[in-house]
Amino acid sequence: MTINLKQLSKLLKLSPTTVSRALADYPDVSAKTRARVKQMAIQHGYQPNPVARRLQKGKTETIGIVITPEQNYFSDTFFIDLLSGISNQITRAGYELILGVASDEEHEMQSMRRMVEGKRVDGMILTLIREQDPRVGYLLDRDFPFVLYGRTRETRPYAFVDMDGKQAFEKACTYLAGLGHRRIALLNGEPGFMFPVGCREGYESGLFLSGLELDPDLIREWKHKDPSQSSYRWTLELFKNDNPPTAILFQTEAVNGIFKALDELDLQPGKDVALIGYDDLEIARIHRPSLSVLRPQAREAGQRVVNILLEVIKGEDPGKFQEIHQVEMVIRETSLPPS
Amino acid sequence: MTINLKQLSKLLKLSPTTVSRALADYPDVSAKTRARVKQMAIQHGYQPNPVARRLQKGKTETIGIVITPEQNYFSDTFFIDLLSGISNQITRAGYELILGVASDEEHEMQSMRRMVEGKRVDGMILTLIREQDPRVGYLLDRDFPFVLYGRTRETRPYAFVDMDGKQAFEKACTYLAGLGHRRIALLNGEPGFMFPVGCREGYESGLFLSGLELDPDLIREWKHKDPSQSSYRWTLELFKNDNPPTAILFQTEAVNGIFKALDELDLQPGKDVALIGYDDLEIARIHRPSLSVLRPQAREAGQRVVNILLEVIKGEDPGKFQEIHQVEMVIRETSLPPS
DNA sequence: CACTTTTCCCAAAACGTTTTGGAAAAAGGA
DNA sequence: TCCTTTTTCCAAAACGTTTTGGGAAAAGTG
Repeated sequence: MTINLKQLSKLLKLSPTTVSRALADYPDVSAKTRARVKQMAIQHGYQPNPVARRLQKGKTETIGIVITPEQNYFSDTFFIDLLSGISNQITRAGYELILGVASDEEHEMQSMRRMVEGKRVDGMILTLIREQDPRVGYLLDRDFPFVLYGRTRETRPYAFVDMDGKQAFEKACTYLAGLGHRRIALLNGEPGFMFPVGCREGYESGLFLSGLELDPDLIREWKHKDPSQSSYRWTLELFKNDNPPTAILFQTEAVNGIFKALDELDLQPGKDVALIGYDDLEIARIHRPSLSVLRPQAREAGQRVVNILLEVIKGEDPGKFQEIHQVEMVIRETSLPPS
Repeated sequence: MTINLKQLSKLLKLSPTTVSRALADYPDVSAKTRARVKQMAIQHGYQPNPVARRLQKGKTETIGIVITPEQNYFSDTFFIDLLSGISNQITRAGYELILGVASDEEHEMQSMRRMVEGKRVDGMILTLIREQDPRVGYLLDRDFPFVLYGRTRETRPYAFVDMDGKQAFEKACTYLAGLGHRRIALLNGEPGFMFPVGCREGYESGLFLSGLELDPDLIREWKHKDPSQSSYRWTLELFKNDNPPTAILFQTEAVNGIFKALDELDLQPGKDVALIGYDDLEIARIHRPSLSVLRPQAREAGQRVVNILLEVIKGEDPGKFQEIHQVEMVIRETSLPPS
């Protein structure tokens, strides 16, 4: 069951060296013995002990990620798709994914340091990036391989995969304007994080391209810790406006609060107020009317993050890997012209 | 930064042996040198290379878990609490948690086999257990350490931590009966999995204790792949009954569909139909009226799972560790007497 | 003082790989 | 045939720990 290299080589009457090299397809072992070795290896279910290999190679063949459930980000199916893409690609490369779960920013850093300074990983994947993110500086300072899912404000070059939130919100905004909407609100993510920045840029650019004025009263921000509650309150607030919005752009995460507020205001989603959410969560598809959304391809992004990280670990220049992925718009039932 | 044992021992003018033993608090090193060693170790930020340690110790100091997002289980904040408890306890023990993400049952098994047969972990944690679960047989057959969160139909002894779903549903059922409800429905989880079994037992026992008849028409099962949609349909179905229920017991995961169906039927949750859900998700607290729930202590359970697994890895008899945790009932606004 | 016990330390082996640096055997070239 | 090149294999070292099995010095005992 748990045969090792020495035993296998004894069985084959070969040296461990040759067996190792045969399995690794080195050219200095004859085709015949290579075949014989491989056959025997399969027959006995030999798999090199990863721990021994790691010690010799000086690599952990492991990459780390830290999640912070408190941020209410983890329960997002979007994140799970991302994680799924990450995990599969890591497995394909023969690597391992180790997971840290941190309750807050401090523990997040602590968990990461344990991985990095404890030589437990070859590289880190960072998500839910803040505008000023100490993790990025930390990793850059010690020249440790990492890839961001997202971006941050940092002048030194680093590798990232990001969604084009700007372009997405611009698209959604011009689409709504094209339908005739003139009062388009933005219920944006929490300041401090990076992703709402792009959303806002796209929103503003969309307004501009459509010849609409920016009205600060139509912009509000919900809280990560409590998306439903805060979006509920802010939606009510938006409609206290003398000249209320006829459409709202937002992150789908906040949809429950919006629906609830609209319900209380006796406004029908889609009919009285057009809605486009960012992220295609289950609720978006299930709800009647179904929610029009901007749909990031999270799985693909996850796979790219891993492939890039593996390159960076190999020694490639991180600055070469800066990808911004397009976001698809899915028109469903909540994006009609104003009534 | 990345000093190793040999370098540290050279600095101290001691042998690596002594340094290693000093750091591990062996009694055969004098208090004075021990202190000196520790001080120097801290000063230079020495941490033993975990890979080398693992090779020597013959242990990976790693435990594995495989999640299947398709089961729509992962997005549950309950599961995240569980994972959080697991992760923290693992870290405390100096172990690592490696994560597999599998798209279906087959990949789930495949991912686990990679960890076990590839000698990548010392033990496995299993969740979302099925009545007949091939994973359990597999691990028992090769005597590999594991702990279930949940239970399965298996006669050989194994370690598990489970929630007392039976007692919870019994409690909820008798509570509702005590309020005067006579027609209590059960919208249960998907057959094949183990947790709905306990829920049903508790439901039946609760009815019996309250002197109520079991009516098969009041029992329905939603699907994992699509909790909202299926629970929506089954709720509508329940109320086509000549003698419809005045209360529903269910897993909170299915709440969206239920709320939607009740809304369509012009029934007010809490007022016209009493509701008690199993699991305290965000939506349960946020919703108005807020949802009465049965609340499993997922974090604590996760910690216990890890502690037990560490014992089993040490060689303790798994049969000794079979824990059933009580579930708390939280009465909020949806559990009133029938109107 | 001579002997035993205790205290404190260490050299060497081991964990299971991969890599380095040959070396023997076979093949090719004159 | 003899020399060179190619092919095929391997012994030994290395990765960084921990454990094994002492051994020397110090302390206790009579």
